[in-house]
Amino acid sequence: MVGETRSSSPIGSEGNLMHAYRTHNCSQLRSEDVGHIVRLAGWVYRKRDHGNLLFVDLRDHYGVTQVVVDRDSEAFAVTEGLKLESVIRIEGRVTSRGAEAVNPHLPTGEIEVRAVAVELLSEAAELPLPVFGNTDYPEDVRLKYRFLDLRREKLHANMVLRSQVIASLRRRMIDAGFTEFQTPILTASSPEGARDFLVPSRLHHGKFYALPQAPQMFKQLLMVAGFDRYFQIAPCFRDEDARADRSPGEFYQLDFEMSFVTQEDVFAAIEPVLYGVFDEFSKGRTVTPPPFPRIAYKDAMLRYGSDKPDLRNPLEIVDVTEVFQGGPFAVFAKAIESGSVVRAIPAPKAGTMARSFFDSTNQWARDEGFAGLAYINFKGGEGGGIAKNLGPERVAQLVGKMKLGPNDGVFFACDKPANAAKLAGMARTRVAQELDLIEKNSFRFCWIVDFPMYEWDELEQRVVFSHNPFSMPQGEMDALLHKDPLEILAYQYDIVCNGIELSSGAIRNHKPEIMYKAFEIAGYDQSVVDEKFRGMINAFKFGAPPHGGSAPGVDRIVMLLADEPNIREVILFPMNQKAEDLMMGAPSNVTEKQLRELRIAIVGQPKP
RNA sequence: GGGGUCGUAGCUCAAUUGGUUAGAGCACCGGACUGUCGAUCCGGAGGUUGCGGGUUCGAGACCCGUCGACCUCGCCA
Repeated sequence: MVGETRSSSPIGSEGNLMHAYRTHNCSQLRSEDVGHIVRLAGWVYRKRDHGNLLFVDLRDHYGVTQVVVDRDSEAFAVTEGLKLESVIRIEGRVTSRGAEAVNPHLPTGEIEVRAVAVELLSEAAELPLPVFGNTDYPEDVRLKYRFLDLRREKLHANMVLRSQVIASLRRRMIDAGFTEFQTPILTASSPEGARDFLVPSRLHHGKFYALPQAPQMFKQLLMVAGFDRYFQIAPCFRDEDARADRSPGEFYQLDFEMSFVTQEDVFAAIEPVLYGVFDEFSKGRTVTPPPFPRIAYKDAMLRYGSDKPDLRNPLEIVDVTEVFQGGPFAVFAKAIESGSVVRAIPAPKAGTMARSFFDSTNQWARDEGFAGLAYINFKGGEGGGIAKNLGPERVAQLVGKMKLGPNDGVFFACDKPANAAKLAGMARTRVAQELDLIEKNSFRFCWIVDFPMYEWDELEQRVVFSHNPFSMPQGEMDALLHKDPLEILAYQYDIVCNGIELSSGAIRNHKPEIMYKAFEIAGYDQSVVDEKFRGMINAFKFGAPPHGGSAPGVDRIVMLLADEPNIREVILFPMNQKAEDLMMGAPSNVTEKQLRELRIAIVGQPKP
């Protein structure tokens, strides 16, 4: 078990005892080594005490080797007193295990080392967190003793996987002609997007640096500087609240940008990289081969009720507004008159399931804050639920439109378009989970394309950028001048895998006059653009190539490959949900002297 | 900031649903055992049931408050 996921040894196998701590690592010895005197070092993983015979499972990064000490050995006394997770060095002879004593679960299971000397290098206190076994432990204990947690098999393997994935991404990007550059960490705050992490300036009273939310403007400047294809495993910082798939504070992206490209060129460049790295670490899971399906944002919202659809889920939502429009089912017919739509979620072969399945799904929708989910359950072609209210003609129309089988079920979400899509999307996921329809052991990629450039902000009652303000609007200046802003699409795209948004990207707006116009529509005048995006807008006045790129999230890629539901499982030293590092004690107070130098005063009474 | 779940030994969990002295496994300490690999067997120590208040003859359980963790909404161009 241990050792299989870990890389092989860097240590020579000559068996000489020149090295102070070890001649071999703990995953290295085999039957061929029987008879050699060896030296090993590592942690006491398990100890089995038979009174006159002791077994120690000695563990290091590479694996586990069984060490045996019997009563006659001078090493017996010290070994007997060893505590778990203490660090020891042992010296002894490699011996063959008897046929009945071979451990087939261990790469080193055919041998063991009979210790003649055991030295305690570092004693371990009683553990707050057992290293052996696969039990789950509370997050706060795990984070506080992260170094112990990282010794554990699963987490240790995850971090090795992470390193291998990053190495693979780097190699594939370089092979594809990209050049890696480092962009600044201390930079300027930007008005759009997430909340910035600010860093006070000592030399400039009252001014602040910001940590980059992404190297967005720098990578575009690299294109203006003529580097053609850039990438970076880029640290990004956003002061937003955490989620299971969103680390608070900081995360990494495979940030890349390309010159003289269309949207399709960007897709063609990154698809083989993502396919390649997912295939490399798939462990038998299937991966969507390039080209990945392209789905327009509008279609995604209609068919999947989400702009990050999980294509492992075979269910598709159908708009059935016309089936209900002006019909006898008054609740829906009335709602449609005032602008609602009806979206139907099929539940294949669920018609014969207990009524509780339908009722509990309806109750779930209500608990989620929606009006509820109406349903029809077909049994041998006979419709229950709201079928009677709807009448046979319209039911037949529905069956035809959705190609429903004689024992299928179907749910209906009726609401204003945005809410109906959201509920239908959530119901699609829930129904597929309940019916166990979600494909296993696969990575299903797609592109979501044609995002709207702008959207209407109800709260502020104005047009705002819906995603990235630096995207090129489809139709360029002509569209900005002549179309309804809410109808304008952008050359903007997301990569989605198994319902997880891996990245967003865009063909950028590289023309100053279009940039000014685009910002004007969102309510920023030229001076704001000049001030806030000075570096970039200025550069665009001196010959900017058409360019575009994207930035897949590295943590999320590793999460998918490691099959971990929580992003902290693939990060070495993550912060907790409140953005605290429990091990290092961050954030922390600073000295008065530090604050004085920065001319910063703490206002109000901070919590102790 | 809102909502949800949870909080019992160092760790994982239990406590017949309000009833005697809060139990078990792992870890720890002591003892037995020469072939285990989650070793086994015997014994020991370990608890302000997160904290504060309330209801009750009686609270780990019920109520109120509070603290903390996680999940989630808002937020994340």
